[in-house]
Amino acid sequence: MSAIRTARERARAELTQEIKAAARRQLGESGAQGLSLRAVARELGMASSALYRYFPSRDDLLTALIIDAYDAIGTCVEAADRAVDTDDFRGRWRAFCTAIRAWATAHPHEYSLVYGSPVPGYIAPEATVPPAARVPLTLTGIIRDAWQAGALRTPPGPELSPELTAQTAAVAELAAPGAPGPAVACAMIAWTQLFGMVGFELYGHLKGTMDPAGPFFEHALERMADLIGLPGTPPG
Amino acid sequence: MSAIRTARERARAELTQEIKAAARRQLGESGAQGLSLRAVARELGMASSALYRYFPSRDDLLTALIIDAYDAIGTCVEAADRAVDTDDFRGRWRAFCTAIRAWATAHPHEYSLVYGSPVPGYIAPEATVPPAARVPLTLTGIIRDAWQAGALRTPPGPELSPELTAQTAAVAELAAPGAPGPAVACAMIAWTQLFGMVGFELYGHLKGTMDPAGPFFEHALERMADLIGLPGTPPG
DNA sequence: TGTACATCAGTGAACGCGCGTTCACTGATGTAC
DNA sequence: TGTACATCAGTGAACGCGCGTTCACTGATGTAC
Repeated sequence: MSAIRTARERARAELTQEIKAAARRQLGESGAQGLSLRAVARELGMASSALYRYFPSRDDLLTALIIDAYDAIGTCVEAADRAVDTDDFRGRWRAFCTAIRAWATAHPHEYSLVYGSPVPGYIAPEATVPPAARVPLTLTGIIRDAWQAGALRTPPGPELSPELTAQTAAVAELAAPGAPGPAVACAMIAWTQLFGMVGFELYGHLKGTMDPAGPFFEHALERMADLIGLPGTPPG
Repeated sequence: MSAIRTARERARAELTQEIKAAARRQLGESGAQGLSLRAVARELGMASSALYRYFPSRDDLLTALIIDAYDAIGTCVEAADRAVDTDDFRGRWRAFCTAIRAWATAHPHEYSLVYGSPVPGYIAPEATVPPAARVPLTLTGIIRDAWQAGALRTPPGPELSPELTAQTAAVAELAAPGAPGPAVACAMIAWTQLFGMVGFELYGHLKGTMDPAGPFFEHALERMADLIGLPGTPPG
């Protein structure tokens, strides 16, 4: 009764991984939409019908890849966050951003799979939600800790509208209890800025202007930390 | 010798538009990668081979759609910018953001075509560059005018690194002569924030948090205007 | 204005390809006695 | 420990489909004299 019991089960687990690995490799060549069971089977030297012992359909394989991708970037970001002093909130934000960009650059096709345009006709099942939440939860964890430590100094801004007040309050309640609405709003601005910037870099929209994007990235990261109100490098 | 001379030429121009319109409709169902000449021909009730009188290949049709999309969003944003007082720089920024979001929401598949993940195997030809530049040029136009009017009050931030100084100077030189590097950098941060936010809304990453996204959008827009240093609503 | 010719739009069959999925099967691995 | 049976992995053929592109063709439109 060990975790992996029989030879059959071991082989099954291994081959499942190999199938996903081959599929992942193919994402780069043909994209999520072009992902082909037959091509995967060909790469693995087996009959295409054999794959149906492992995944009931093409879309299920795609779902597995999506979950794996969310888990991979989630694990990566969580590890980066843990590697920094819990009290160094700006450092954690830097680590968060840097981890996202590094992972996206290293795995552009898996990044596109989860953060790029959706695959037409494919509807992600509920099972993708928890892995997808790991990245935003890491971010709100930083905000929560900074708030609880009394270190959050979000610069004043316009008042939030009633709807936005309600939305930020709901987010705060389940992720950063007590954190003020404006700070949560700023965190979400920074969050979208980060992914906008990374996507633009990846998809070539910074070509000819902020290219290479490293310096711009570093600068934006600090400006967003200032916006959120994370302590550290003074904003002046 | 009129602009459109013969009946043949008129028919050709019309059918070219109809082909692109049908192809555009199909983007929604099957995405850019799934765009099929045969399906377009079917929708138009003609033989698939007939399309080759209009576009030499599937990729050329795709290129035409991409150029059209960039031109459509460019035209839309330019019109929105012109509709506001030239001296109302914050108003122009608001109009810019709102136009982008409205267009993206109204044409999600064309938006994805140009701002989403790239189509595997497709390489955009040089001809897409000028239409693609219309949107960023509209933004830099606002920055340029605000700077020339002496109205740009970019809040102090950390110094730019030498590389970023060079990059922002190069951007300023061809789009907003004389504008200070930090202001240009802030404009690019705001630019990427805007597209990150719009993309996240469109692709469902704001579901369950900032959903509906309108209030968050309005707020982010003002915070970014503050970041750039556009005059108007005081940031406090 | 009328005729002869050139140009062009559109057809339909064909080539050669790839796809997801099903199904009856063989043979190896695992289980119960 | 050995045997009989059940489970499961993997095969290969087949179904029915769609794709981009080419090609020889017909017939309509446009042009030059």
